[in-house]
Amino acid sequence: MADKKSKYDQRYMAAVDAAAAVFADKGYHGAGTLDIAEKLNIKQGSLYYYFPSKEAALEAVCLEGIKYGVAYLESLLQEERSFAETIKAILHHTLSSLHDRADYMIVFDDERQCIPVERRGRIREQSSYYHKLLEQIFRRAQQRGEMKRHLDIYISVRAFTGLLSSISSWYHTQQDIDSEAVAEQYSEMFLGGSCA
Amino acid sequence: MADKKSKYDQRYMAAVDAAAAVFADKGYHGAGTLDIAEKLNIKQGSLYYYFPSKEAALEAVCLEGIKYGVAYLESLLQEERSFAETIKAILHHTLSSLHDRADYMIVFDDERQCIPVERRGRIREQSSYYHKLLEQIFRRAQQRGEMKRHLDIYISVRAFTGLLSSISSWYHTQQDIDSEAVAEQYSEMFLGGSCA
DNA sequence: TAGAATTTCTATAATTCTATAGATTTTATT
DNA sequence: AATAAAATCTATAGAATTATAGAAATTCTA
Repeated sequence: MADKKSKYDQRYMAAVDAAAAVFADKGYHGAGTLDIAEKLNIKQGSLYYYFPSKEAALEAVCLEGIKYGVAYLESLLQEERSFAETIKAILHHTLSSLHDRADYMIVFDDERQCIPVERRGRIREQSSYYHKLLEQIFRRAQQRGEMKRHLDIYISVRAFTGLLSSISSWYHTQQDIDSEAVAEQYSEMFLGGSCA
Repeated sequence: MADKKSKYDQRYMAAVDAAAAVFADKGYHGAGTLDIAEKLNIKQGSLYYYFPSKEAALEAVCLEGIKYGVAYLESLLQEERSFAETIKAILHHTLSSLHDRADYMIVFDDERQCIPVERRGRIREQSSYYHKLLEQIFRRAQQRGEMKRHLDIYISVRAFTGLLSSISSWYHTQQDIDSEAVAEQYSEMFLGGSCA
C-alpha cells in the first residue's frame, strides 16, 4: 500500500466531489441527497455513511473550497513580491482554481450562506482569515508606497474579493475565452484603472 | 379616486415586496410560500390569488429588481457625461438602490438562477440588455479616448458588474459605513486603479 | 477460507411543502 | 339594503425529501 489515503478517505472525497458538483449545479436547497447519491452510484440512504446530514456535506464542500486559496495567500505573504506581482498571482491562481475546481469555488461563493448562522463558525473563520491575509497584503503595499495611501483597506479588500468572486459567475460559461487574458486585464484594471 | 393604482395593484405590489423580503432572507428554496403569506398577514393558500406559483413570485421580484437599474442606464446614455462622471453616477445609483431596495437587489443577484432555464427568458432579456447598455457606455468612452483602448469591452463590463454586485454582499451588513465614501473609493479604484 | 470489519442496500417513518377547490368573508356598486 | 365582485380562508391531496434502523453484501485479515 503506497497510498497515503485509506480506501475510506478516497471514497469520502469522492462523496465530497459529488456533493460539490450537485450543489454547484442546482444549489443547496435545489439539490437533493438523491442527486448526490446517484452521482456516486449508490443509493440515497447509503450517503449517510459518509455524512451525518446534508448540511454536513455542504460544510465539507465549502471548507474544501477555500482551503487552497488560503494556503496560497499564506505562501504569497512569505515571498516578498511586489504588490503588482502579488495581485497578478492571486488572479492567476483564482482563474486556475476556477478551471480545475469550479464546483468548489461556485459552491463556496453561492451556497455557503445556506448553512445556518449558528453552524457557520468554521467557514466564517476561514473566510475572515482569507480577508485578513488580503488586508495584510494591502497594508504592506501601502507601507511600501506601492498602493495609494488614502484607500481604505477594508473597502479595497471587499472590492478585490468582489472582482475575484464575480469571475466565477461568468467565466465557466465562456469556454472559448483565454484565462491568461482575463487575469491580465483584471489585474491591469485593478492596479492601473480603466481611464486612458 | 386620485390614485393611479387600483386596490389590487397595491396589494399585488405588497405581495411582491413580501416575497422579495423573504427570498432575500432565506433564499428561494429555503423560503416557503408560508413565510411570504405570514409577512402579508394572509394564509398560505391565499397567496395563490396573487401568484400562480412560487416561481412566478420570484420572477416578479427579479423583474422589479432590475427595472430601475436599466432605466437609469438608459437615462445616462441620453445625457452626455464624461466616462468618469458616468461611472460615479452608476455607483451612486447602485448604492442608493442598495439602501432603498436592498431585498430586490439581493434577490436579483443571488436567486435569479433558481428560475429554470426554460423560463428564464424575460429576466435574461433584461439582464443582457443591462450589459448591452454598459457596453455602449464603455465603447463610447473608448472612442472618445476616455478609456484605455486595449481593454476588452466584454471583460471590462463583467468586471464592473462584478464590482457592483459584490457591494450588495457586504454593504448591508455594515450599517455604520458611509455610502458616499464607498461609491467614491469604488469609482476611484475602477477609474484610476489602486497603485500609487 | 472463516470470521471480522466495512460498505451498501431496503424499506420506511416523519415531515414539509406546493398547489387546488370550494366555502366564506369583506368590499364595492346600484 | 340587496346584489355582485373581490379577497381571503379552510382543508386537503399529492409529492418530495431527509434521516434512521436493521439486513445484506462486499472486502479485508489472519
